Amino acid sequence: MIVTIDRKQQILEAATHSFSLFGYKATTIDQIAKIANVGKGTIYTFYKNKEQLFHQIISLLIQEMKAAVDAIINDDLTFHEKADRALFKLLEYRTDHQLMIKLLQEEKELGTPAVKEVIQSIEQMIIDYLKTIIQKGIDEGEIKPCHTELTAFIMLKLYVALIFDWDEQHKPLDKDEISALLKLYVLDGLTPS
Amino acid sequence: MIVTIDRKQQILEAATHSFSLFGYKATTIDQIAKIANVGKGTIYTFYKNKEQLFHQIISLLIQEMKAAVDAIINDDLTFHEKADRALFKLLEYRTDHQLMIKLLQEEKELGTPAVKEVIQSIEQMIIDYLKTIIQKGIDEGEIKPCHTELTAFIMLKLYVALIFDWDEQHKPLDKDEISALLKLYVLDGLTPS
DNA sequence: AAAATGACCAAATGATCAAAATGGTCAAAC
DNA sequence: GTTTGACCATTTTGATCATTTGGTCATTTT
Repeated sequence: MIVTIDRKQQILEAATHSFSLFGYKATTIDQIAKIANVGKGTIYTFYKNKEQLFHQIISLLIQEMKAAVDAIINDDLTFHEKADRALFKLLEYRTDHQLMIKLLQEEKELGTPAVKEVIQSIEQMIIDYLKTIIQKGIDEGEIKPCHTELTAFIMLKLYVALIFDWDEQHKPLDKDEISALLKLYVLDGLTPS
Repeated sequence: MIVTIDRKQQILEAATHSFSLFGYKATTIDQIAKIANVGKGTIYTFYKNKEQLFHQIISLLIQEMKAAVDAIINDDLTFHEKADRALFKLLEYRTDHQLMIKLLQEEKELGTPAVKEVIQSIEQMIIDYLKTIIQKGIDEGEIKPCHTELTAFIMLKLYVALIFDWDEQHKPLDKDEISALLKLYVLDGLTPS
């Protein structure tokens, strides 16, 4: 029994390692089996196929991401602080997390369907997380009532644009500038008081 | 002389037609020459190469787009009305203008460098146009002083997200809803009054 | 003389298809 | 009951060859 759990863990680690290094498509089951020191057939006793194994890994990544945000947020913070911290931490994975980096690259360059799907599910997790923050903000009277999913969607797009797209043509913005821009555009608005 | 001008015009029309139908890469100079009823060499007496001809066509498109916005905007309108109308008209090209549609598709599917470049230049035109509207808004005291390029960039990203990305997972938003969202998020802000 | 042309060329692209690699299976080994 | 790797059908790769392409320029047309 101990051995079984260990084997599963070995496979998971080997697959994560290989996906991080070569991406989804370029990682072969043989490769994973070899790295995990396990027969190829063994992998199929734990996972129906390559895609299920992939989904399991992403599911763990999503859990980890949520936990990472939970660790730096609490309900004493203002709406603005919570939203800013959550977005920053979650988007940080795009620049710092090897697997995430590789998957984004693969989506752009190869368009692998399984990868597109998985990235979509990660984005949805981010939106769902933001939705809870937004709903609390509404309940506390910190922000106006609004369509939570739509607001979450816009905030995510805004941060992605500021962190990743703006840099393509301009000098990068730092954390504090981006945080201030969220406040300026989404919270306060451009209308003079 | 009349003949020369006519020839140039024929080439331009033939090329525009072919680019609109097949995209940049899949359009051949032979094809353009044939449609224009012109020898292949003739094209090269007017344009240095395929890319210059392409640039000329895009330059005309950009002129046309600016004129289209000029026609529906005047300085009596509020900042919000001007920004909304300009963004809508300019982004309408993405759904209604055959050449624009084909180029966006080619960029996504083939990533043709010349096409990327050209799309970038169209986006920059949009941002430049918005910048003038924003600057006027600041001068008139309609909106707070702000970084005009950055504000234009954000407004463009917001509209693109609302018009094109939101639909992928949700029921499309109509013109008025999008206009109201620009007001809510960027002008008024979410902070309760 | 000036403008227009299309045969021509080097380079890029596409088609072909045999060999290699891949995801997944399953009878045998443990 | 687990684990395994030889095995299979299918997909992917890459070497090779044929076609097409952007661009030139000597010749023809006006």
